[in-house]
Amino acid sequence: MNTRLGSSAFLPKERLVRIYDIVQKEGTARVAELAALFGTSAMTIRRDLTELEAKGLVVRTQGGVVARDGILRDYDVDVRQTYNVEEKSAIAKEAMRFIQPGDYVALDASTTVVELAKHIANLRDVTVVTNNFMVANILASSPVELVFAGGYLRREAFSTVGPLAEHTVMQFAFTKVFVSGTAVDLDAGLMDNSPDEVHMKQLMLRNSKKRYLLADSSKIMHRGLIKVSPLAEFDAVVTDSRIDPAVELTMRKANVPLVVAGVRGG
Amino acid sequence: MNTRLGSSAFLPKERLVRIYDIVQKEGTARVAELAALFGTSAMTIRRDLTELEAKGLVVRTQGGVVARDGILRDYDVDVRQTYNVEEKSAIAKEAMRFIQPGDYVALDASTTVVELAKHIANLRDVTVVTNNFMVANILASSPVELVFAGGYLRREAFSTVGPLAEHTVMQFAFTKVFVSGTAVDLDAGLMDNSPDEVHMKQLMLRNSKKRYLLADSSKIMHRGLIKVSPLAEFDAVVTDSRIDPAVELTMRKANVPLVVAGVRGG
DNA sequence: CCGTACACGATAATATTTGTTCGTTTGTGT
DNA sequence: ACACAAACGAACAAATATTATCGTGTACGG
Repeated sequence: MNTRLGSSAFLPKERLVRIYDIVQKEGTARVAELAALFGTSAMTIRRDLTELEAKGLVVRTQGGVVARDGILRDYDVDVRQTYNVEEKSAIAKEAMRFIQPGDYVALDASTTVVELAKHIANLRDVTVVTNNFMVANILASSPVELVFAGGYLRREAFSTVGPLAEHTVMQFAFTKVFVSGTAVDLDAGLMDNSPDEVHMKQLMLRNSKKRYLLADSSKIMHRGLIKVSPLAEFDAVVTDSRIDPAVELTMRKANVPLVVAGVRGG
Repeated sequence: MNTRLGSSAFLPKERLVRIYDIVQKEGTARVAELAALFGTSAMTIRRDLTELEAKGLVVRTQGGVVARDGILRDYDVDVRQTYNVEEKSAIAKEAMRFIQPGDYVALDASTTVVELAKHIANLRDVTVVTNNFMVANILASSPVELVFAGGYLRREAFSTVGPLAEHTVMQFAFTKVFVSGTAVDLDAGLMDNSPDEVHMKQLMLRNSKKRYLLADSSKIMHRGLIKVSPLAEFDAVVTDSRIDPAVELTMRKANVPLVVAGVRGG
């Protein structure tokens, strides 16, 4: 074997920086691949990766590294988030077809749009404005241009509300907005229980060209405390296939632009 | 002092400029290659590189240098995060005595204030305003009233900047502000490398009754790119016990309100 | 002409980086 | 649950880089 000790084609720090680059870009990197790329032994790469991990830049795994996940620690899993995850995921997947490159997207403080954010994280050339900390967390480690609407922290939903958050939202002319809420009723429309959140949602809706409602079937035909917006205002209402067929028919007859997403991703 | 405009073919430090150009263009440069290129010994090149590094133009590594721009700058920021943790923790502990119930506290986007936030999380009846995502994360699960200054996400420091963030900060009359930066110099004061962050820090300082600088000893007597604020503006400058005694004396003579925190939990 | 200052080169001691070996840990398939 | 293979990390050895120190030559001012 050719044992070139002490010198290699790359400077030590140069290698570190380039590995970091690769991980940032690709999401992951393998020890064997990096060793081949830089023409070093696997041991050298391992030492590099250990160093990068010590600095908190990457997360070590068996065989390689992955990019460090979002900037925020894992939130206490919200109760709502554990319910109907499959449905919300299907809805998010379906809703992705409404997003195109160049869009300015507003995302509200609902748990459903968190699922949507996971998909948006893979896009490029999209700007997202949100008051949702969990969405910000997901998109912080993505190529998406992100604007966070600051304001008072509302711990119930890990979101920011109040005049400052509203001021931020009012600066933008969105092309698309995705909102959810606690209940959807044919007469009352979208409803929610937090006055602050309602105001934010309304501002987002008012400033957007296209409006999309994401509502899993468990919310439909229930009532909440405060009206957000009538269903007629939305360009699409995305729900899941567990929706009661009778309810679905009623809504279609009322000209609600319903889109039903299959729970089994399709 | 060096007034030798003699008749030699090159100015005394022509080499330095040429080396810097190469590094800027190539990203890296090796000692051996440079020695061959200029027809000098490796020793001479090393002296040149040491000089360039002292000026903050390049980063030295075994075998050569790498450029200081782009990737490496972010890399350095992240490196700082894990270095001097003990010092930063001691500084944060010491700084806690400046915070009283009822305070409106501004925290900037430095890593040092993250340590401070960990302590603040145990307080009640304190309002915190910050553009630092990591601070927001820590305080989200605390009884502290939290306002997050929204705006464009700056991924290098996990912070928000820009007009929106600035607008938020300007709404408040803080009682205390805690900031840090990349370097602290007796003449130039606090310095940083990001224009956006500098602006945020300055707004926070301007809108606060009391101002505190948190700077671990590794930052003192170094220089950065942009001036944030002279040291005379601060009500206290908290550093750690690893500060050079001579430097400490110099600063005290210059009437800098220095507070030295013991690294071993005081 | 001489002494000082300065840049440069040379050498030896020291530090850093890297590859290899080998026992241990981790992940995976049966 | 078990065995097997891949990956890992500690320890050592080898190659190179760096630092400290000294000596040389040249330019400059008196």
